Amino acid sequence: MIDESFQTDSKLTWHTVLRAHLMNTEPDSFSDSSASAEWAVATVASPSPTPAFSPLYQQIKVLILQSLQAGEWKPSAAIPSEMDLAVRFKVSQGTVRKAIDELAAENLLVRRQGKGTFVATHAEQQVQYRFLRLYPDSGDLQGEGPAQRQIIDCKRMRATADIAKALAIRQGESVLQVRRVLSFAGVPTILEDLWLPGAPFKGLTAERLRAYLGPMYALFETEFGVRMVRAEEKIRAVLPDTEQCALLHIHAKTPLLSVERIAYTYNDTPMELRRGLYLTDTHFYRNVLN
Amino acid sequence: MIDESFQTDSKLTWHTVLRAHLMNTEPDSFSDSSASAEWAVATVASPSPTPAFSPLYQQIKVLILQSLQAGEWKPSAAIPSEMDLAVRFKVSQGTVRKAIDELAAENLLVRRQGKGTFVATHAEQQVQYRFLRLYPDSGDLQGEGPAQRQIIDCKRMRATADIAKALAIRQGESVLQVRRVLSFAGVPTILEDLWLPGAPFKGLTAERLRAYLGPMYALFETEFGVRMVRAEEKIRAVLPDTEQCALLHIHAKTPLLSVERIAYTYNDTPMELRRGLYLTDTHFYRNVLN
DNA sequence: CAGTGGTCTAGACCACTGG
DNA sequence: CAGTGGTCTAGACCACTGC
Repeated sequence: MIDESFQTDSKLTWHTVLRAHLMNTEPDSFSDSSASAEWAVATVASPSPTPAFSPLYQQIKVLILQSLQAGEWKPSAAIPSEMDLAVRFKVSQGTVRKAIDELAAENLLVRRQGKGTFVATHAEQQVQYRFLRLYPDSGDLQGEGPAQRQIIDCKRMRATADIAKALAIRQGESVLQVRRVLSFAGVPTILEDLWLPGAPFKGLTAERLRAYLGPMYALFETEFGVRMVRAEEKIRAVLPDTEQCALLHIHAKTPLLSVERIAYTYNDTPMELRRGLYLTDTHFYRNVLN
Repeated sequence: MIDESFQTDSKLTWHTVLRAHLMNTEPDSFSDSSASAEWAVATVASPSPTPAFSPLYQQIKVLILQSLQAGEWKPSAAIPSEMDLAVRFKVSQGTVRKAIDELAAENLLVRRQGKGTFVATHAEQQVQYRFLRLYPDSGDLQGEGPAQRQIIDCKRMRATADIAKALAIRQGESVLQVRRVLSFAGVPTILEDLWLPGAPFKGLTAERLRAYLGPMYALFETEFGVRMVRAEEKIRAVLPDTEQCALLHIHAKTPLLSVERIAYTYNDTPMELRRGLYLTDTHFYRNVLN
């Protein structure tokens, strides 16, 4: 009997958000029979085909993620201490710790011993461009200095089929297109077009892009509340067309790296499609494989 | 006094391989004064400028790494259970666990719940080529079928300056050069040259390469005891020369991805330099950014 | 069923930061 | 010095595998 009640409670772990597990908990925390009844209803109401046991720390992780997404803690600000969160979620510090560990591994949070845990941000970062994998042959990132940015264009348009697919929106919906050139030591090196869904980026203009110092993703964060969290790139070798030749000051026989990036916010929601052309005669794209 | 002895012992943590920390340990484990004297000598003998406190689980990690490197546990074999290792290293299971966690995150070990922890291998892996980031446009990895491999050449030569530098050997030392072509669905897609240090790969011939089914890195593992653990790639866009055109069945205006890879074994020792040319009209190089 | 990895807790102490 | 994250332990129980 007792064993069976254990079973029942245990199975509820992944239904009720928290505290439906037993472990070293006193039995009296389950003395409220009405609560038990409620859970039973919930269980019947959602007959998951695959129970898919989810450990407590994963549930905590989701809760923290929701707070991040809801803007409860702003980028670069500190989140509550592990102890505070443990009290808030009614779990042990170790469980909160494991949840935060994973979020830190995904670069959503940054831990600083003795100081606290902070919301990661594209601004105030040591590396100017977190997602840019292009490095100078010299290897001297500093000696090259910061990139010169030139906004060529910023206009509203309707999503073509491929853009709509990449951004998970409907074809014909309004999107923003930006074209710019990045130069290193005065040499035009990157030409990129990027497309943003119109709604979240309402009010973005070439002027605001030009006025903003720092990475574009930092502007997205501070001005539009959109945090890019992850990205995927497809890379090819291509030859430029005449317009691209003019913008990059190269001739038509110069092979270029074509880098198509889709950047995602929370919940794997795509929020940017970027198509870049990289000149690789003095730079290279670097990747590490584990 | 007591406080000071604590200090002393604590500082030794990173000198003595294990058990120099206190925590919940009984004081009697330090009753052997001769051992203490030995430690003191060790401390004087190696006056590290930066003490660089190293936690226990990092030391365990190094020990496990050494066992892997020494071949105590072969690829695809199970290592001892967490409890066994905890007893062996005289630490708690949790500490062993954290060490293994990191090694698993680095793809050196593979955990399988209910079965054990296993030494990672390039053979018997779901993905044929662990370090290859080229995918077909169709996205259908299976539909494409396995790659056809054609060994063009396998010869001994002397390391040029750049090859020597990449392999961390001296210029003029003996290296093995292999050239091969990979085809997908009958279409030549990858042309690669690779250079291996002569000593560890003594006896490698074109015949053995041709005879071996499965990834080349798996052959390196089973036949030469060299396990590639990590790699770095530098990617550029280039145009082929006439010889490359012939081997890949393309014309001279076809831009190609130039992928230079250095693969490392344990201890960040480079063991392979590979220069590949990828045809990207029906395939793309994929990268994920976090 | 025993053995393995996986989760969770509670409590102690260490290392680091800043007032 | 208090507060934060980081390490370590001991012990309990859960989920999964295979005999």
